[in-house]
Amino acid sequence: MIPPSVLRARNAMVTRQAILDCARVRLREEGYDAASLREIAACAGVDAALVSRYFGSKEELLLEVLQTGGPPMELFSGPREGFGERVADLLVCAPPDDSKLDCLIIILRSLSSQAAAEAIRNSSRSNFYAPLVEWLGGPEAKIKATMIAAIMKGVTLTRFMDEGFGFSEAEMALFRDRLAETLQRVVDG
Amino acid sequence: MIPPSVLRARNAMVTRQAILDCARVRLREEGYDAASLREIAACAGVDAALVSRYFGSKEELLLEVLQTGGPPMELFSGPREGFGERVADLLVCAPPDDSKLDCLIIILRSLSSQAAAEAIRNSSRSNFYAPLVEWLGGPEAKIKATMIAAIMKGVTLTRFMDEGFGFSEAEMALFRDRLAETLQRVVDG
DNA sequence: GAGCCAAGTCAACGAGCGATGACTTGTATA
DNA sequence: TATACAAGTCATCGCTCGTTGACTTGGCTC
Repeated sequence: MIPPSVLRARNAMVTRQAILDCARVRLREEGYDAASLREIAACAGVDAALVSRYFGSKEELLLEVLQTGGPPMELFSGPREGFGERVADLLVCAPPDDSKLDCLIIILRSLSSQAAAEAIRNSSRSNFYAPLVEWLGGPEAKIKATMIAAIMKGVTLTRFMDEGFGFSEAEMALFRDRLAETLQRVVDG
Repeated sequence: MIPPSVLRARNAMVTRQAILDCARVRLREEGYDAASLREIAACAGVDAALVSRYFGSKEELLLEVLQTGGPPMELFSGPREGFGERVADLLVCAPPDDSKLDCLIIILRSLSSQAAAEAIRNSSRSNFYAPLVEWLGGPEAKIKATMIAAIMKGVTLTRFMDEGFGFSEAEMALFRDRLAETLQRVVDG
């Protein structure tokens, strides 16, 4: 698109970060298979060969995006009361490009990719499931964590794959409240 | 793989159905983008060109699979009591290749495909959301249907993308019960 | 048994993909 | 200012995909 020299000096670190940022956006919007290296490179204003050079392979690029673009960990560290509210608010009301959602959306949009399957599974496990189990604690932690993660995935999937819920503002608020209640009930047992 | 003449006479209707069956399996296992026409054709014992010939295009093949392979409609027609139990039992305990899950799994595995996006959205809407809204009725039908559909998708996604829940038999039963309660509470408001 | 027409195959197309290695360009240092 | 080396580009490889049109094959009819 635009020659990189116009936008930035020849600085490997800066360019690398630009590629990483573009990769996160493209992966979030299109998923692993559909987001091509050429497209990511064009978005960052470099040649596709440079992406392979810096990150080794497309899969390693994905891994780095998933590692650096952290998930909403703070959700799983606060007090138990208000958990449902916090999560529901993020999933339903946060702006679509909120970086806290990046990791989750990339995972959902890349589900069908065989090439990325292992990376996606690992990220899902280490970024969501494991911290959630630890935060919950108790005998039914695994069951509760699975339920909460499933609901979070399902709601996010509905929001971003169907391009919004198709709700009025009032319905949106009501849905958020119902979701908050449902999640909180799972947490509280 | 195997020349079709060995398996069946030259019968267009039979061959067509064989392709349709194989397409359903491959689409369920791999999603729209990853399931190639060559692979589907090989599974049915014919040449890939025949698939294009019979169905026009890959997308039309998907449409026919989604239309003929019905979703678990009966879930949305029974009495309200026991709804949670019925759904939870299907999603958690049904064998992985239960045809009642085909449509849902194909949708989930094809989410990231741009080519199939519209077909997937339409199928999701007409096969799940719309009948669910109608079955629920009442003022909060849309909110409830969205919540239930989201939970169903999330649980199915967790089960089939992560290759099972990773539960013991006891945990599985407990998870099914908790899921049934959660769903029933949404239905009952 | 001959011939016709549908059923099915085969070869090839154009496009897009990730990756590679040789090449060019800019910049910091001497 | 000359030069060395990193930063970035370019051409190209091999592969797979969906689709197309010309071809071959087999079964039913007369």
